[in-house]
Amino acid sequence: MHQAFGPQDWWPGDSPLEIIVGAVLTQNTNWANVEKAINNLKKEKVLSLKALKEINTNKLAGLIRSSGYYNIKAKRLKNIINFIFSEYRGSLKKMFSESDEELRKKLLCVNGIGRETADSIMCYAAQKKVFVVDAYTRRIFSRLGVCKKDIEYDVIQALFYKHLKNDYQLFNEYHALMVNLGKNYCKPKPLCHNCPLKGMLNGKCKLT
DNA sequence: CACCAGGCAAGTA
DNA sequence: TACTTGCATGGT
Repeated sequence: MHQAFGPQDWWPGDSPLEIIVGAVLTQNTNWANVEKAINNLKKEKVLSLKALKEINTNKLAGLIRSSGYYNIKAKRLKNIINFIFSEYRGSLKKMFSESDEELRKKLLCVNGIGRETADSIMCYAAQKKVFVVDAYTRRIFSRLGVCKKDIEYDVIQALFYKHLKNDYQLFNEYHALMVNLGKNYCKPKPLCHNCPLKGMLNGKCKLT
């Protein structure tokens, strides 16, 4: 994938907070719609811990409208912001200095933060050695015949931890590359458009 | 028009 | 545990 697509330089976001916000907004949502929402937050000067803590939830929902599920996502953003203040006095630095296990456990207790969102925050905002699993990961590896398509999150994640070197850059890049591959060449309805990996997988691309 | 997008929680059995 | 449903916009 790296040979075909090159380095991905993830996450697309200028700050840890922007990455956290993006991780919530992109839940089951196209990234292009998320970017519009994030641009609105920037334009309104509300992409900061303090401003997000103070903004009215309905007003926030209006600003993130383009990302879909805006009412529920506005609440979820409030939940994670409140968590950062109540648990870490509003310091991301404190939050990121928690141990991996503690932080993941606590994030999963926040309503609206599930495993993928928690792991995305851990890997891409906190730069911890965490491998993110998403719908593309399951689709790609089940099409390759490695696992069933509805394999549980923690089970497929364990496969990566078992078989990959425990390396931050590798985890970071591997997930980003799978999103690229999935988006462009491994759709739900198999459609073959010249996947660049053709010929690399023992001569056969089984992804489409 | 149908389908899809970097999920999650809450309800039911 | 194993389903099912609601949440919603915007691009193809």
